[in-house]
Amino acid sequence: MPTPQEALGMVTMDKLVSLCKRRGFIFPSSEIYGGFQSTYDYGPLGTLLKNNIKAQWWKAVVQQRDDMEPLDASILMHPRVWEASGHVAVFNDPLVDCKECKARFRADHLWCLTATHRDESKQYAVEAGEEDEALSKGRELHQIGKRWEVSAAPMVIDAAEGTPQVCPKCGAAGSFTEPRAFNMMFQTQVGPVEGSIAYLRPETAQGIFVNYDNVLTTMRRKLPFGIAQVGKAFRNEIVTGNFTFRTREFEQMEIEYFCWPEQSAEKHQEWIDARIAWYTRLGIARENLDLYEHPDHKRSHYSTRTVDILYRFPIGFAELEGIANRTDFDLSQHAEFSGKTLDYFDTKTERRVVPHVVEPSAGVDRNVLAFLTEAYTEEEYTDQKGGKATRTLLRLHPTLAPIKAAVLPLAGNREDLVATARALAAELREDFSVQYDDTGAIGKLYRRQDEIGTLYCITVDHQTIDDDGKVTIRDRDTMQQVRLAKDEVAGWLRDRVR
RNA sequence: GCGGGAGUAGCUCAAUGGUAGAGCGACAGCCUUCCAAGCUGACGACGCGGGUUCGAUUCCCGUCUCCCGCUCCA
Repeated sequence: MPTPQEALGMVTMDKLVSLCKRRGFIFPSSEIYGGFQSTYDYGPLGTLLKNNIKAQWWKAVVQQRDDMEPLDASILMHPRVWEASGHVAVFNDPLVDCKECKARFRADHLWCLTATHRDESKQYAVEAGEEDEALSKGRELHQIGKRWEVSAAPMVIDAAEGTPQVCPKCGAAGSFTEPRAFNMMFQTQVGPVEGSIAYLRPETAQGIFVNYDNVLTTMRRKLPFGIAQVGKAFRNEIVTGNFTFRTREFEQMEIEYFCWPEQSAEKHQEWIDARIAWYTRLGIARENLDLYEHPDHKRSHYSTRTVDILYRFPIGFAELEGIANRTDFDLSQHAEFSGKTLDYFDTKTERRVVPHVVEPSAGVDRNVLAFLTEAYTEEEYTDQKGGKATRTLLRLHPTLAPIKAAVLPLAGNREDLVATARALAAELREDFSVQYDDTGAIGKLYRRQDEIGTLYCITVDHQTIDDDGKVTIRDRDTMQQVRLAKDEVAGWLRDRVR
């Protein structure tokens, strides 16, 4: 059965994975050792694509704005950072499995409801994040009448005489495994001596918060202003998968935007709009983006509003970037845990606040996957022999395409064509990523470049040498050709790949 | 981690209890003047470990990896 994405003519994940492997974008990591779970390596073209995406991000969120600063903080940080941020607690969920129905629950999300009415009393089990939610969920699920008094208590899994242990899903009693702690943070040790632990950061954001004051003072900033950072983060996810969509090691492009408390809602919306505009400008169709407003009970403990930007991946709409209003939570926590003042004092108005923070947090690897998904195109055509054939191409935005131009001699056995083409390629390499290829007939070379998204194929023929000094430039998307003087190619390209 | 499915060449697949073929791709050579032409050549795989067997890619067990679901989120 085709997935909804296939029905829309979208590329399947299998085809993307295959192309990525075949053309040097993304390889399974440690492949010669049989691979390593959920890790991937970016190959030559994937590296270029990923770097181009990050470069466009830096340009849009830092270079082209007057209110942003870049930062590159270390992955290892003081362990107290993660106590302050809440990650030690939050990322330490105790999980239990129901042995009967195989469902898995967070142990702290299981509740026992007791409903009483006069002499009658009933007990129910529900799964919920908080007590209020448990109560309303329980009423709904078990249709407890209004006259019933209902109370909720956390289900105690390992106590022999605690609240009843009943699986909310299948109703089996006493079927839970012992709770096991899943610490989502990778631990490591600092120095060769055991005992001094540190964490691999589960988000780059905290590196920004702990440097907030440094940046503020050294860069002479005033509210509002933001700090941007790109870097690796690590989460010991229980479940990974869907190619590079969810991996334990991943890269983030994060912004923490510090502002006055009363302007945070407005800035939040501005960033949502700005980020959508960035994606669409780089070629993502607006209808392939969707917004998801986190309902109250799903939102992180620190956030007043969180909006996800979803992309229509081959697996369906899924999160590409999360934009949260984190309020003053992080700076307040760090002020408390570090004992340092992280207030902002405005000398003009003599007003003192802890700034509020808007956080647009995007996944680099998901960006790569999204842009590849969007770009992947198969065109049917009739070949020279009259048969059906498919042209596969990546319609990547000019700034993102890993290779901007390929220089091709029309025949690889003509030394003069080869020499001229090589010289032109060398000249263009000063400014662009360029490939030279003479290993096949021209049609084959075109197809090869199409599949990696090369913007232009520049062909040197006998006229170039014998006659007019012009080369043929062939467009990836339209296959249209124009002839242009050899010396004008660099300038012509420059106008088109900015 | 649990349940289900699957691992044969770079990719897509085939066959077989007697150690494996193809198409495409990639490589070398010849040829080739604009959209995957042709010819020649060389390279290239049974995920790993163990068991049964005279002999295992094939059967069994374990393990690893991948896919789907449970969970979480960039």
